[in-house]
Amino acid sequence: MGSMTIKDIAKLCGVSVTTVSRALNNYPGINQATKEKIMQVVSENQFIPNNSARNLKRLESNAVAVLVKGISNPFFQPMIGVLEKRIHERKYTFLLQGVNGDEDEIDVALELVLEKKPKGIVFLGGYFCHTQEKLKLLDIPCVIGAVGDIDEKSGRICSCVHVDDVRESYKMVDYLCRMGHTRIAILVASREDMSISAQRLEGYRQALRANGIPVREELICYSTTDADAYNMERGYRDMKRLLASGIDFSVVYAISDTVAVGVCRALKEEGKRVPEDYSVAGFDGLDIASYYIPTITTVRQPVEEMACAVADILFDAIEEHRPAQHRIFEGELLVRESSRRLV
Amino acid sequence: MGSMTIKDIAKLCGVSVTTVSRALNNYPGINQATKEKIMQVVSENQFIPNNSARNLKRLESNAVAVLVKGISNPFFQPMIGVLEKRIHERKYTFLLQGVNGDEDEIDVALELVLEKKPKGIVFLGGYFCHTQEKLKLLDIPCVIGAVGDIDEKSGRICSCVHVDDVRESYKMVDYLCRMGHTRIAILVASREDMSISAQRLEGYRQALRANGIPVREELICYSTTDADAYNMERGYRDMKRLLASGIDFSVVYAISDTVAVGVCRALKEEGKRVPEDYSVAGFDGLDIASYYIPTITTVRQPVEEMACAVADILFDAIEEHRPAQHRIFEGELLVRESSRRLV
DNA sequence: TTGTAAGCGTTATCAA
DNA sequence: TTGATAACGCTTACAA
Repeated sequence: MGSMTIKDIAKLCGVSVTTVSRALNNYPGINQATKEKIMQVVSENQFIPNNSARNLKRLESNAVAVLVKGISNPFFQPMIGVLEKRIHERKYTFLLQGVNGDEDEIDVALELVLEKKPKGIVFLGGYFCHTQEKLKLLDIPCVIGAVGDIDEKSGRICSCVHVDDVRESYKMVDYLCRMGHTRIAILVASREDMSISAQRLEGYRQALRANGIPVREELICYSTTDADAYNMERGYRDMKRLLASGIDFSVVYAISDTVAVGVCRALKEEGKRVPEDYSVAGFDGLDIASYYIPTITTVRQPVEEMACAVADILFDAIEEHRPAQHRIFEGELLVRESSRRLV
Repeated sequence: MGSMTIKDIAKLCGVSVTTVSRALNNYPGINQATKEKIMQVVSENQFIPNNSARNLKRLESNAVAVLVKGISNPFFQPMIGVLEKRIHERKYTFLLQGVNGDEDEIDVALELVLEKKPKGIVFLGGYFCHTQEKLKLLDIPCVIGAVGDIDEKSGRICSCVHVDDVRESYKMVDYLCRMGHTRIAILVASREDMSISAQRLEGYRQALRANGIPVREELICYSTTDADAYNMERGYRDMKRLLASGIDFSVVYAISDTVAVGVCRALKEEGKRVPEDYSVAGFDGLDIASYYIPTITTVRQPVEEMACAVADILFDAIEEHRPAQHRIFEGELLVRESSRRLV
C-alpha cells in the first residue's frame, strides 16, 4: 500500500494531524498518554514522515552538510570521520553528500540550502575559485577544508582551514636540497591545475631557487589527465616513463603519498633500490606512507586537528555568529626510510 | 533577500507560474520566445527551484540512489565510480548517500524513497540481515552489492551481487595448505561479526579440514573492536601481539589487503622477512596489494565487473520489470611475492 | 500557447 | 491539551 501519511495516523488514533505532528516532533504540551498511543500506532504501521514535506514547511533544520568533491580521496577519510563525530556530539544531524567532478559545488550547495536548510556547510575538495557574489548567495556559515588558498575577497565570506601548500612543499624540497640533491624530479597534476598541485609546484620552484639550483623543466612531470593524477597507477606509469627517458635525477618528489607508492613500486621493478639508488618523497602523511616498505618521507598534514578546527569554526559561526576565520596549519616534515643524504 | 520562488519569476516575466514551470522543466508546448525570456530572468536572478517542493509534488523522479555503509572502505571506491558512470550513461540522476555505522540502512532507504522517489536503490556495505517484511516496504528495485550472502527469503525481494566469500576464502587457504603450510594464522573481525568476516573464517575452517589440518583456536585472531577491524593499524597491532605471544605459525592470512599491509610492516619491524620467514596473504585485490613491496598474495574480487552487474540488474528490474537476480562472481587467486612454498 | 486552481504531506498559527 | 486551517513552493489536470 502506498505509504501512510500523518492524516492516516490521525484518523487511526482519532486525533487531529496537529496532535500527531506534535507527538512525532517531541513537542511539549501534549498529553503523555495521547503521545504514547500515537507513537504506538506510528510504529505498528511503520509510518515514516515525508522529509520533503517537512523540509518544505520547516523554517530551519538542525543539520550540518558536508560536501565532498572526490570522496574517494583517502586524504578526506579521516577528516570525514572526525567531522561526523563532532557534528553528532554537538547534536546536529550530519549530512554527507558527494559532489561529482563536473558539478559546481556552490550550485549543489545552493540547492541543498533551499532543500534541507542546513545550519552550516563544509566543503572538502575541489578547486574553489568562485565569485564572492555567488558565495554570498549561500548566506549560511561555510568552511572550506584543506583546499589551499582561496582568494581574499571570498575569504571574508567563507572560513577556511588548510596548510600553506607552498610553504610545506618548500619545506620538503628544501630538505631534499640540504641532503645534497640537486636533480629533483617532481610529479604534479596537469599543467592546467590551479589548485594544490600548482602551489606545491610553486614551493618546489622557490626552494630550488633559494638553494641556488636551477629549475629544469624536464624534471617537472605533469599528469596527462586530471582524473588519475593522484593515484598509484599514475605514479607507477610516470616513474617508468621517467626512467626510460634517461633524464638524470636522484630523487622523486610526488604530489601525494599514493603517487609516491606507485613510484616506489616502479623503481623496485626496474631493479632500483630506494633510497640507495633513488630517494622518494610524498605529501599528505597518509597511513600508507608509514606502513609502506620502505616507509615514505612525507609532509604530514594534521588532518584530525584540521577537521576539529573546521568543526569548531563552523559552530562558532553558527552559534556565536563569529565572522569568517582562516586557520593555516603547520605541516610536519617526516623524514623516513625512503630518502637519504646524497654523498 | 530570502531566495526567490517560481511566483516571483512569474511576476517578473508577466506570465503564470505554470508557464515558468514548463520552461524550467523543458516541457513541450511552450513558445520558444517566452521560454527564453523566462530562462533569462531565471538566471539573472539566480533562481533555484526548491527540490523539497518538487519532490513533494512529483510522483516519480529519475534518480537511482546508492547507499554506502562505510564509505571510507577502499573496496567501494572503484564500485562507486563505475556505478556513477553507468547511472549517468542511462540518463538517471546519481544519488550518493552515506549511511552511518549505527543507522539501519533500510530505514534510511525508506526515508529516501518517500523523499526523493528514486527508481531503484543500490546498497553497498553493512551486514544486511533484515526481515523480508521490512524489505518489502521498499517496494522498488534493490540490489545489494558485495555483502555476501543474504537469507533466501530476502533474496526474492532484493537482487544481490557478490563473491562466495566462503568459497573464495577456501581457495586461498587451500592454496596455502598445498604450499605446505599447516600453521596458518588468520586475522578476522570481531567474534560477533556475522558478515563477510564470519564467512571467510568458515572458508578457512573448511579448507583446513579438507586438508586434514586441525583448526587451532589460538591461530584465530579476532579484532577487539569492529570499527577498525579492517585497517592497517589493526593488522600491525595484532601482528606484533601474535609475534610476542610465541605462538607458532608460518603464514598470516588477513581479512583484507589493508590489514595485510599492517601485518607486513609489523613483520618488517620485527626483523622478519616476507615471504622467507613468514608468508602473508590478504583478500579483496585492492590496488595497494599490487603496489606494496612485496606485492601481496590475495583473492581479487572483480569489482568493476561486479559494479557493472549491479547496474545491469538494477536497470533490468527498473525498465523491464525483471525479478530479483543473484549473481555470484568468481574471485581470482593472485599468487604474488608475499607467499611461498614451505619446504 | 497560456492560465487557474487543486493538491503533495507536513508544520505553524491561532483559537478553543 | 487539542484542533482547524493556512501556508511552504512546486507540478499538473483542466480550462481557456
